[in-house]
Amino acid sequence: MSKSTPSSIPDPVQIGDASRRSGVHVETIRYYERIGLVAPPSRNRGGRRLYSGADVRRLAFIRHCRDLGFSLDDVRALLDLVDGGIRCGEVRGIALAHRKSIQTRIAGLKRLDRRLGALARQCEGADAADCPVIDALFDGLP
Amino acid sequence: MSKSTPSSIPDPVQIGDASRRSGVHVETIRYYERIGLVAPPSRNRGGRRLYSGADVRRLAFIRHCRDLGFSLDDVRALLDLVDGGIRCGEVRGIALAHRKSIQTRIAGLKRLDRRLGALARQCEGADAADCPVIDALFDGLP
DNA sequence: TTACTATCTGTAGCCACTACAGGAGCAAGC
DNA sequence: GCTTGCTCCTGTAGTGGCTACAGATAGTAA
Repeated sequence: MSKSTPSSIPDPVQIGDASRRSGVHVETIRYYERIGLVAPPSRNRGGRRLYSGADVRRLAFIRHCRDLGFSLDDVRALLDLVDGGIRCGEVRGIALAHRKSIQTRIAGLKRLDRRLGALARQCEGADAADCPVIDALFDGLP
Repeated sequence: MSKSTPSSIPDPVQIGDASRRSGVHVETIRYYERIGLVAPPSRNRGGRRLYSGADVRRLAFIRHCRDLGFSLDDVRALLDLVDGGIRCGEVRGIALAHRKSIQTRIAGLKRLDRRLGALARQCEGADAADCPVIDALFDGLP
């Protein structure tokens, strides 16, 4: 919007700009570089990191993966596919496996919720020293 | 079973027995001691930890709390209530707050699940190089 | 005595960041 | 040129809740 050049991204940006554009925190970008999830970018004369439009897009990709709950290992696999030639079936496999693990977690949390609900219902009105919730926690029921 | 004493728990047990009886791993018991969640137990002449029946019950209490997903901070608060006089209302408050946070997590995971489902549906049958899932991850939709 | 198990201490690793300390680059204003 | 103030740099340590390991010691049975 501020330039007359067709692209809206001034190509090499420093880390702060890359962070704002991609939605990945500055420290997190450096962390991703440290663990090898993104390649070390070029630097200017002063030693500051310079990110191309493609770099920023890659960071945004990672961000969107993380928003969907993918692990960094999953992200790594997806980036490998992006770089080495996308095979839609493999992408689908990663996504479905992830979805399954989320569904498993939902089921586990729902079980917990039901157990907690049952616990809380036991102490309706009671404000005595004898607490059924504490008793249940000692005895491990059910 | 091995003794003729009426109680089934031979009172001071070493950490391995305490672990088996409470369901808390040996290393975890030592960890709880290190962070001050349980008090340092007595020791025998050789320097080995000795746990009373009450200690073991306390460990089982912690285990049951963890099974229900309570944080160690919550467990600490519950143990404080156990020690300082149980007020059922406070116990209920901790349990309900925990339940609420679980419900929030369930809602978040369900949103993720729906988004992943929508993503996966986009690549029905497609095994081409152009993968709608990857595209969506780059673009951050929806 | 030897072998074996259980336990001891202390430290490092897991995930995915986040936070800080102490220093340096860089542009604008005086 | 100098200062101010912002951004950035590196390196390290902390988060939760364990888990795993190394190397030493205790205790028991053959």
